[in-house]
Amino acid sequence: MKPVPYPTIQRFPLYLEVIKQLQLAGIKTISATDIAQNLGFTNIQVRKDIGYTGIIGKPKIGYNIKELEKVITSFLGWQNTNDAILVGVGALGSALLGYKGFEDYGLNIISGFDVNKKIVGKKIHGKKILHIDDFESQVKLLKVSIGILTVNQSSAQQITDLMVKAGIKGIWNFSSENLKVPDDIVVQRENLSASLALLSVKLSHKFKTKQ
Amino acid sequence: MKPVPYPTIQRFPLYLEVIKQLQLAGIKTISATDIAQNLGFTNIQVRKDIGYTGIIGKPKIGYNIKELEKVITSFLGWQNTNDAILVGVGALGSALLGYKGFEDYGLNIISGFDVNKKIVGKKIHGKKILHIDDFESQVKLLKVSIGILTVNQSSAQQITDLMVKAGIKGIWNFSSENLKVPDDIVVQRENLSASLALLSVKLSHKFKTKQ
DNA sequence: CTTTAATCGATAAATATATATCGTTATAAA
DNA sequence: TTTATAACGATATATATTTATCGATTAAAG
Ligand SMILES: NC(=O)c1ccc[n+]([C@@H]2O[C@H](COP(=O)([O-])OP(=O)(O)OC[C@H]3O[C@@H](n4cnc5c(N)ncnc54)[C@H](O)[C@@H]3O)[C@@H](O)[C@H]2O)c1
Ligand SMILES: NC(=O)c1ccc[n+]([C@@H]2O[C@H](COP(=O)([O-])OP(=O)(O)OC[C@H]3O[C@@H](n4cnc5c(N)ncnc54)[C@H](O)[C@@H]3O)[C@@H](O)[C@H]2O)c1
Repeated sequence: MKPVPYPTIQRFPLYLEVIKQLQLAGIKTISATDIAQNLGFTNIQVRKDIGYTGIIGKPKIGYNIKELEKVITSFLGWQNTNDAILVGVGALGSALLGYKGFEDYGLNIISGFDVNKKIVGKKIHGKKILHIDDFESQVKLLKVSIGILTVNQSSAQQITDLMVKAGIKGIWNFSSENLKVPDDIVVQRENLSASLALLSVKLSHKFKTKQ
Repeated sequence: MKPVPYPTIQRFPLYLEVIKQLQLAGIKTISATDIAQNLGFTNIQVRKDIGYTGIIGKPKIGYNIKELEKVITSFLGWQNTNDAILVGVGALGSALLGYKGFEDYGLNIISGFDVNKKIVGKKIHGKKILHIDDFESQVKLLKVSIGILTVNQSSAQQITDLMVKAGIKGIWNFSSENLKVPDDIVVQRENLSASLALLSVKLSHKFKTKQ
């Protein structure tokens, strides 16, 4: 099997969003053209992406929308709930802890960890905040494999090491630290600066060429 | 001039991060190899990226670190402060309002806007929260061109329309709505789901192949 | 029943991006 | 001073991704 391109994987959640929306409108079938028009992509690209899931569409009709939702969700591994823990319950960490939207992505944040005595022991959005000293035992006990990292940059590597030691396999890194991890650990950087860089450059380019 | 690839633009902030770190350590020159090793890239890629800035390096030495920082920052348009406003001062919006790190990216969030009477009129992290009814006049008055969108998905398109009407040229969209905008408006989606999709797939792939 | 048009899926071509090669240059060691 | 080497920058190759082409299929219109 040929590997699925990363850009394709990143577009899948966008397709799910369109699917969700059209399903609310009562629509039963959906074509690559429908999705493409909604998102501003080419239908060829969307059709090729969908092809990776193995679903069979009907000419003139498209795909069964329920089935398409299922195969994409399944491809992403979002059909089952994946447990995660979050470290660093500050401004950003609290927002993530309380975000309901993660349910759609099969992500369930069990609890948060911090050092700050003012919040340890409390609940935020119904999630218990525990002390970082209990992190390793809790993760091992609950067999959590995903860690969300929202501590200050200065603590990021240290907490990463702790996560690895506790058995975390995937780290979603919201800090700007370049984390060092063993080969078998996956780090996904949530890179606000990269996104802002694109916005900045596109904007300045527009201003230069337009006027 | 050939356009600079988007992937290159997205890597530039990572290079700045390494530069910042090495500068703290007192280092005066930096090679493409240094940066590459820090980030796990190839030195060829880093050298090519840097080439787009036009900076001249010295064989055996690399680049003057101060100069390299300057040309990358300048390329991104981050040498001057760009004013922005934020709409939707909820959990995520508050976190972004208070985030000091944006200073490094030349981004200055002037104020926040919301409809919630409980927060309108207050200050969050020193930033005034105004009512959305005053949005258009304020934006026109202050000539802000960047808008940060952190409202509920259901209000996202409506606020986008308002931003466009008020003269906003670039929208940083944190909602999962597929925004419709005129051609001359730049929308940058901050796509948590795309990032999570990659993490999910990489993880499941690791588990499948490793064990 | 035949024709038309939309869309699929497979294959091919084009474009974009990453990696490799190579001659040159500047430093530091011999 | 000569030699060895790290790194630059330009060019070439390889890989990845997107876009185009085309025959086949199906539903709907004529
Ligand atoms: N706030 C934002 O909008 C934003 C945007 C982009 C990136 N980030 C990054 O996200 C991270 C968090 O940002 P924030 O604004 O929420 O900061 P914050 O200071 O509000 O939160 C950091 C939290 O981490 C906790 N912490 C620190 N060291 C710890 C440790 N060793 N163990 C456990 N907990 C620890 C602190 O007690 C605090 O609660 C930072 O790395 C920041 O650069 C934040
Ligand atoms: N919280 C997260 O971690 C997170 C993660 C990813 C994406 N998002 C997205 O970011 C957005 C905000 O998320 P949140 O968790 O901060 O939600 P939230 O409910 O805490 O905040 C939304 C804010 O927008 C305000 N608002 C709503 N309609 C408005 C309008 N018409 N004009 C002005 N203000 C308005 C609300 O009063 C509220 O303060 C959502 O679209 C969400 O999907 C959030």
